[in-house]
Amino acid sequence: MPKRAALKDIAQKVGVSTALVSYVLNNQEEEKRVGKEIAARIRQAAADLNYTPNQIARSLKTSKTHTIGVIVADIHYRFTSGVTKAIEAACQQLNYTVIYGSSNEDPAKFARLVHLLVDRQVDGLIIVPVMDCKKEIDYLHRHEIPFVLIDRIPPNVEANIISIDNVKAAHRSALHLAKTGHRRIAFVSYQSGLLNLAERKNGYLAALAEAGLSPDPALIKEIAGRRPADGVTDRVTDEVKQAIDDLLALSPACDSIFFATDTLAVEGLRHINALHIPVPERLGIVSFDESEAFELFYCPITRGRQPLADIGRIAVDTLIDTMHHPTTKKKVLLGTEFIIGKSCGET
Amino acid sequence: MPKRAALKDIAQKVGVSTALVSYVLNNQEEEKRVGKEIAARIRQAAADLNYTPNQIARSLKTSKTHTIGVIVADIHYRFTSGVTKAIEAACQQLNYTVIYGSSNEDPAKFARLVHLLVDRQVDGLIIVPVMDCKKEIDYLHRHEIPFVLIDRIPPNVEANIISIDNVKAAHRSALHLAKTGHRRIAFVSYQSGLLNLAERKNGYLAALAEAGLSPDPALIKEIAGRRPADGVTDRVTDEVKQAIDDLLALSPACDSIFFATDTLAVEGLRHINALHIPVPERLGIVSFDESEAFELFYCPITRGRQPLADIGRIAVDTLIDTMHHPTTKKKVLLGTEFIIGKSCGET
DNA sequence: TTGAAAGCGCTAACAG
DNA sequence: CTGTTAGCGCTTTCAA
Repeated sequence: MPKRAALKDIAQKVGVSTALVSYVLNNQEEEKRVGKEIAARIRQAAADLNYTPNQIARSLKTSKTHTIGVIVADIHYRFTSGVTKAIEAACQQLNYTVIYGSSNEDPAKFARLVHLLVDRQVDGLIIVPVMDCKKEIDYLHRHEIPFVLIDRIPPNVEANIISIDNVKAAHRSALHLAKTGHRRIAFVSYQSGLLNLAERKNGYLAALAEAGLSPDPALIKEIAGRRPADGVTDRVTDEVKQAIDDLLALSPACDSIFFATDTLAVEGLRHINALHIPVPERLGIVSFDESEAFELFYCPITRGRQPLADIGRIAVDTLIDTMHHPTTKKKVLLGTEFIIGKSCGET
Repeated sequence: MPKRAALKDIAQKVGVSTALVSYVLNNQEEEKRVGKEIAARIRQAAADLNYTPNQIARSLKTSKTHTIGVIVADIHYRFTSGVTKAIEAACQQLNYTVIYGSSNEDPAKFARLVHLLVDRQVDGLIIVPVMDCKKEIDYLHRHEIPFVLIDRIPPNVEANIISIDNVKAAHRSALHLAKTGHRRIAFVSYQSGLLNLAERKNGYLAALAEAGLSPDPALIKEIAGRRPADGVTDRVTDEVKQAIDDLLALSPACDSIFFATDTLAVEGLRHINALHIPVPERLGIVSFDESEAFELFYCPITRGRQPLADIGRIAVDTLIDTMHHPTTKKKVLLGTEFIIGKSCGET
């Protein structure tokens, strides 16, 4: 096939300079007062030659790529697919291209991604932070690259953050268990340096207090390490099993579990199923987030749902805003929906 | 922060020309016989200045972006996350960046994405085709842009294709139902112009024949239209419900269902659950692909599993190969794993 | 061994 | 209103 047409070719064909062509094709004919008739001829020639601008040349000149980078934790999370879908939709409208990368919860991979994307000169970043990412956050600040963090709140950083109100959501979940008659409510979470899970624990504790239940350290299980990459889920799986076994052996008996994340709930329910523990009769269950499995479980799981589409959309809005006003520092906390299933013995 | 260092800055600092710097930093010092000592000084200066090459300038010059485009159908499919994870891993090793886009099964969006990615000058494409994508495929051929199709096989196209052996996999699934004592085996699929589902139907029919069962058109349900974008799943959901109601009303009774895709199975099981139809006692179930829900269902679903990681990895290999040998036309059919659960009354 | 210089395709300041 | 021109940062040919 013939080489791609360039501005020069159009200019030649019409018999004008490349400058005029550039003006017209960038719709600056008004400001630059390009002749009406010539503008039309330029457009015609562009169409004839099937012209499409060379984005790379344009980027080199303007040092804008019209591309944003997105770093997610793991593409298998429901959170990821929900949010990225919204990000993609929003960016398409704004004519931005998106480049993704997954950290797989690995700080080293995360750091590599940040540098890769900055190297590719993305105009901005939407990031799900991992643990120990302070260095990269600082790097972005130093280089004045606009970014917004979503989902998780790392300690001690100043940044645009879009997240949910974890305290409130967790409070609602735990309180629901109390209201459905549960007294020995367990909390199963990950150990983590990120604030989200700490906030969820706070919400849980607040709900206990409000319901007049006293907290019991034995009811709080914090799994070490996040679900590791691909297939190597065994360690977490084993720890979840152990945690549930421990809880079931407690006396006075644990009568319900609040899972702090969907992945933990899925792992946990698998084990609970294998043990033939009836839900909700023997064990009430509440989870965070969504999973296809929650609805198909013999007893639909009651859960708090994050507004994933909103998070994605607002993240893009905020990023674009920051790109224009670099000093913006927004912290948006969104509300969650509470989906009542039957896993707490609801009537 | 200070402006980014460029080749020129290094050249200036060391007191040589940019050409030398370029050679050294691209490890061509051997061929270009650059002086050892000077090479060392150049590297040192590069490190001092924190030099990172400007990929955009490089791309403009070489017209290679070291980027590949991936067009998936829907990020919510298990297929998508499984395959993209492998693609990303493979590309990272090869130092390629990946740009994703979702067609959401919409031919118009698909076409837009192809052009967007070509505009961005990706070096190659990995594509999950949608219906009616012949025009874009031709476009890629005409422009000599390397690409490989995965998952689905559009009719009448010449291209690199990585897929599974659908006939064989479906045959195995349906035969399993026959072997576990089912005689009235239904096949629930989508209507589609793509060959995959046609092949799955062929496999199903072949299994019936092998088991001495006569095919019954009433047992074959083909849902119109794929699951549409975001939330608007109602039409498909309704049709699946209707299909299952119809099957259950049949006489002689339908005793089992083979779902041609995981999404259909999830929809179907939801309805079967709501109707309190016991699996496998009243209805044996086999599905294709994976879902978190299949393991958590009270009765683990027997299913064929696609080698998602292999598909992704081989797609990248094939693409790279094609980029070097544009005439390559590979058609790779991979085998599937068959996971035996309890949903067919297995003992 | 090294350097000078010509672009890749586009934008935008400046000059007519 | 329209044209000229100087780069953006890099690769690579050609000459020294």
